Amino acid sequence: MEALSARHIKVLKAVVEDYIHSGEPVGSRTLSRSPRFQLSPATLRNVMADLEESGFLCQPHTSAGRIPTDLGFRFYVNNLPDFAAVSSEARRQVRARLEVAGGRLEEILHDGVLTLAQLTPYVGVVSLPDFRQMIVRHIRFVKLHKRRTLAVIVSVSGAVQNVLFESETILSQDQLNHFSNYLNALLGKLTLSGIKRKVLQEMANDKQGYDELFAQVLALSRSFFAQDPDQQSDVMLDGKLNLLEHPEFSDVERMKEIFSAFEEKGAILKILDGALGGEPLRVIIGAESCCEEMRHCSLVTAEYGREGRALGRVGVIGPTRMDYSRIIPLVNYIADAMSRRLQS
Amino acid sequence: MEALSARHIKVLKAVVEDYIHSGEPVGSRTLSRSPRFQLSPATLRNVMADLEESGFLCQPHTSAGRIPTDLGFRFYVNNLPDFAAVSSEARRQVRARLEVAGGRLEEILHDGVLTLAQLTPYVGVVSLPDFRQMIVRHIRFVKLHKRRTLAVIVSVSGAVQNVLFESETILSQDQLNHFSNYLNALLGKLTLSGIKRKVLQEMANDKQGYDELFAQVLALSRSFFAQDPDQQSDVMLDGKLNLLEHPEFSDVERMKEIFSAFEEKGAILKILDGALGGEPLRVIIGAESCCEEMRHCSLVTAEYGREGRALGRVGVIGPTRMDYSRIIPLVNYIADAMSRRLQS
DNA sequence: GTTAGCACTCTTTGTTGTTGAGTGCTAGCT
DNA sequence: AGCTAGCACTCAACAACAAAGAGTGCTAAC
Repeated sequence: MEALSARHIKVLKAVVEDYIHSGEPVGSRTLSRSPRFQLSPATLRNVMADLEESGFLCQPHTSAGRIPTDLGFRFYVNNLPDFAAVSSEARRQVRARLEVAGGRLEEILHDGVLTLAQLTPYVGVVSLPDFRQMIVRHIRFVKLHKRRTLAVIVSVSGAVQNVLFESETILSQDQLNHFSNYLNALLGKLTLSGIKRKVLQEMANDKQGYDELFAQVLALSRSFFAQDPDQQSDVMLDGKLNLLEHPEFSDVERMKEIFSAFEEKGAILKILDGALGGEPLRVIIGAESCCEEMRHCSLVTAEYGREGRALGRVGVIGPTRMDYSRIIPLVNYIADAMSRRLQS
Repeated sequence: MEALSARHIKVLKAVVEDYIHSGEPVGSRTLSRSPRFQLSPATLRNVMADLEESGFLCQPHTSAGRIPTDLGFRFYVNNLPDFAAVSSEARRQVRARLEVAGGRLEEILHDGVLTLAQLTPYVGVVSLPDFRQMIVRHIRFVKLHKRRTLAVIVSVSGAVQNVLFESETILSQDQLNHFSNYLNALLGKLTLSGIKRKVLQEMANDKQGYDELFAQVLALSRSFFAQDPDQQSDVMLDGKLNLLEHPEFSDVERMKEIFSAFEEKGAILKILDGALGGEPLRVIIGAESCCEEMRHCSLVTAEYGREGRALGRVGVIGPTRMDYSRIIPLVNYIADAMSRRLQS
């Protein structure tokens, strides 16, 4: 496989773009009709044969045109100089939905995927932050019944999480309030796991010198953390129906695959957050996701966060034949809007 | 349309059962081979022609066998004397999943739909109770930021709901605790709407004779209720993928319809809870749901509740060609198990 | 290096029988 | 009167086949 000449690149790009818009294998004839080539079909055929040998194109069968392979799309995306500007319609929708003040974290994320699902013919997806990695603003305890206790945890970004647990001893609501106050006073800029680590450390020290109150708070915290809020992170999807409009998914078997991947959210999450804190924008094409069921899909995702801390990723899932030049800027735009709103 | 003779009924039943198991239109020949008829195909044809005229059967096209209409299924279900016993496998699964103690409301409901989705080739569905109609055990207020306040409401059945609202004045967490205690002491067996009504009534009286505390609690409650937790009820679905296994949904168009109905949960909810407090068990066949997208689906649902109060409905959604004799007892069985677990 | 021409391949589409399941109707049997 | 055998008819499904069309690779000439 030798280096690609300028012409090879130009042809590859033309094939990819034509295929993205038509969905049909593109042949040398079609291509030569395009005004951007002054070449005959035969010449293009030679070039395309080279590109096929290098693994950028393939044929569904002899005597059909070429379609880009994952590698072909990858090359296209990596060398994509001309992103489409975010449309005014998109800006309008983002303004209406995302450039408003406040809202709980879940609402903001939901607005994000909803907007993506409406602006694109693909599935909007967002990973919820791992709650244990979020900075805690408050913890409050609510007595439910005997030792049954509810912890309400509020993060600085406005996420609220309830965790049910059993305390070691029966405590009154007043005591719980007392503990809450004490704990909240201690809270610096700590994440839930940070607090857990600290509490366990203190327990390990096992000094008898603690005042009574601190010891009790520690005991309560321990029962609380034993319960380990395993409601780890999660993903939100919206617009699954959009996919059904694409001819590549009119095959029921293929549909089943994708939808089973959607049902199994863990897999999506893994693909999404696999490299959280890595690149702000990420494009995963077809088999690159290493997820069997998603081998016909691409993901375009961007990081969103708060005060420079990445919280999760937001983006779209669609067929590998995706309009990357439009989607990439759009996903970026929406991730930015979400991050800005989280700041407020 | 005259009354059906015993033979007509017997034939209708046979057609329905055959169709439920084969999925193919059933012809007179097939039927006459069954040992339960000593009749020739010709005779059966006459009977079936009658049944078609009466609207219980229809033909996809001339020269095909007959399939039951919605009306045919309806007659079958209404006159179904022999329910299949709940299988031992089903009992085992229910024991493992539902006959355990406690759990939050959402968990219990989730376990219910999950079990249904696993035991049947259909979609498990449950309607979450309207929170406003649930009896409140606790209300606690948590100060978030300035006037931004979080109300944590716990129902007797263990559901927890967070409602964000803005208080009229800036209050300290201690004050909020105070108010919480006061309010909780007042709480009898009231639903959230009941409390709301009561609060508004008291406000209307507008006596100046209230002690300071009560007046403040009222003010807080008013801001809270102004926010009207419109997170009304909702539905949970599980096992959507199951539907894809049925030949009747291998048609992409049909699939799209159903899945768009699933996306639009409001519609499902309306069908489900349309007659809450009505029949404990309910079978809705095809077009009976009055939901265009669901005209090829049936729902079998049963009420679940706590201490005799209906909270919602649980059941399955599947093709009209559903194994009613097995599903009806199973749905009943699971609804019972859920209600029992909610008691604990 | 580029192109025209040509033979070839392979999908798609349409046509045309053929088969088989199932029907309705009629006449005859019990 | 009710049931059944027989018969002609309908229609979907299937397979075989032909024709069309798009596209290819290769070769020879420009």
